Amino acid sequence: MGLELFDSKEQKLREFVPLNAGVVEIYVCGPTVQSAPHLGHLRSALVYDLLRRWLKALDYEVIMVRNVTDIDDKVLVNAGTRNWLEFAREVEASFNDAYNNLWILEPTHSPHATEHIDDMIALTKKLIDRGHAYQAEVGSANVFFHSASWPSYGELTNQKLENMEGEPEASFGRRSPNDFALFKAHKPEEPATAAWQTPWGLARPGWHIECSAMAKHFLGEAFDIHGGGLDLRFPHHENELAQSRAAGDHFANFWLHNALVTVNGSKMSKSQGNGVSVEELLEKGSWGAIRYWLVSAQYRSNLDYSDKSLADASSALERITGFIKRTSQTKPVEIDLVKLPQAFKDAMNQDLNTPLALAVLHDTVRAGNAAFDSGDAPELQKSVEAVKAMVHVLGLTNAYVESDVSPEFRAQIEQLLSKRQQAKTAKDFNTADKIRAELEGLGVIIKDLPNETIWSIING
RNA sequence: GGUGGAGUGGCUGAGCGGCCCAAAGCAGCAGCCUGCAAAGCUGUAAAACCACGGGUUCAAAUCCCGUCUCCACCUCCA
Repeated sequence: MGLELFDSKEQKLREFVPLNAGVVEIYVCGPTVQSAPHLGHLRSALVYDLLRRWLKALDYEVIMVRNVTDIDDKVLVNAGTRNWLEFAREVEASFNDAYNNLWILEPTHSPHATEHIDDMIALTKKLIDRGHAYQAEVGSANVFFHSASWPSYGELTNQKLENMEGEPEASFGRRSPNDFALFKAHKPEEPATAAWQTPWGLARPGWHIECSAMAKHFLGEAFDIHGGGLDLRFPHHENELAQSRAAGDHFANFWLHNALVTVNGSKMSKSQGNGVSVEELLEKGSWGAIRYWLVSAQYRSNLDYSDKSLADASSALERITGFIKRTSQTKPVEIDLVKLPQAFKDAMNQDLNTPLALAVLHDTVRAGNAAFDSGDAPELQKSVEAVKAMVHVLGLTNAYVESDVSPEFRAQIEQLLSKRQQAKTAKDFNTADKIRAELEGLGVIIKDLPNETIWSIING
C-alpha cells in the first residue's frame, strides 16, 4: 500500500502520486512574524516537517517552500515606533530558534513576502487583465479580487458566495462584500518604507496574494501539496486558490490542513491570550518531550494541551531513549526503509498515523528490552536498529544522541563513577549514594546495568 | 444562517463493518530484578455496555436516522 493523504479539498483520502515522478513539491504557509511563536505554530511546522521526512524516507526528493509574511497590518502595529522590518526579522529569528530546537528541518526555500513584491504585481496585473480584479477607483492604489467573477469561488471550503458574511460593502472601495485586497493603498500614518511603487500607486500587498505569487515563483504553475493550519482554510487558502486558478494556474494538487492545538478545549491563539510560549513549555519538559507530544496525535486531530501533557510525553519518550541508551548504540542512523517494521510503514502511509506508528515503536522497544534481558543478541540488534530507524523518521533522533560534553566534565563524571564503584564493592553504600546524589546535582543520571554503569545528561 | 470536525478506560490517544471481550503511552497496583534506587520485564485491575435513543446487518465503536454536547471557520489567526 502506498502513501494516502487526506485532501481537504476533496474531503477524502487520496493515494499520493507526485506530478513529476520522484519529486515532491510542497508549499506551506509559514508564520506572519508579528509576535513570538506559540505551541500552535510549532505544531503546524512540525506536521509538514514530518510529512517531509516521511516522503524522504519513501525516497522522494522533496522541495519545500515555507514563506515568511513579514509585511502585514499586525507587523506594523506591533512594531510600534520601531523599524518594522527590523522588528519582523527579530520575530522571525525567534521562530527559527524554536524550529531548530524542535529539530524541524530547514525548508528548501523560506522566502520573505517583502522580497517578492514584483511577483505579486505581475500576478495582480494578470488578474486585472483577465477581468478578475479591479482598481478600487481611478487614482486609488487599492486593488481587489472580484470573487463573483470566479465561478468556482468557494470550491475549497464548499461554500456558496451568498452564504458568506463578508466585509462591509464599499469599504476601501470594494465592489462587493466578498472581494478581497490584492494591494492596499499606502496610508499616511504608516511608515513610508512599508509601501512599494506599483502600477496603481504606492501600496503594500494583501496577505493572500503573497502566497500565490511565491508559490508560483518557486514551484511553478502546478505543485503537489499545499499545507497550513486549519484556520487558514478560509479565507486565506480559498483566496489563494481562486487567485491562482483565475490567473490560469493549476496550483496545488493536494490540500493538507493540520488541526489546531487547544487549551481547555478552545483554540490557542494570540487574541485569546492562551498561547503557550516556548518559555512556558520548557518549564514543563524538554524539546524532545515537546516534539514527542506533538507527534502523539494524528495531525488532523485536535490536540489539547494541559499541565501534564509534557510530563506524560517525557516519560513515554524516555522509555524509547532509555532502551537505546542501555544498548549503548547511541550513534544516529540514516534513513533506512528496510529496517522499518512493515506495521510502522503502513501507519505512516495511512495519512501519517503517528499514534499508530508510536504504538509500533513501543512494541519494538518492549521486544528489544526482552531480548536485552534474555541475552538474545540477534533479536536485540534487530530491535535497536528498527527503533532507531523509526525514531529517525519521527525526527526524535536528537533525543538520544549524547550531547556534547567537555572532556573535563566527562573525566569528572568517570572519576566519580569509579569512586562509587569502589564504595559499592566495599559495601560502603552511604558513600555510593552520596556520589550518586552528587552526580545528580551535576545533572547526570546514572543507571546500574549488570556489568557496568551508564550515565546520561538530564534533558540532553 | 452557512461549511467542516469531534464525543472511546483515571488521563492522553488509535481503531471507522467480522482478527475489538478495543492498540499504544501515562498514571495505579503486585511480582521479578537491585545493597537501596533508577531502568527494565511480567501480570493485573469492583465492567472502556465506544455521548444518548432508534434502525440496517448473520455481524456495528465502525453504516443509516434522530437527539444532545463540544470545537473550528465565514475576510487578523498555524
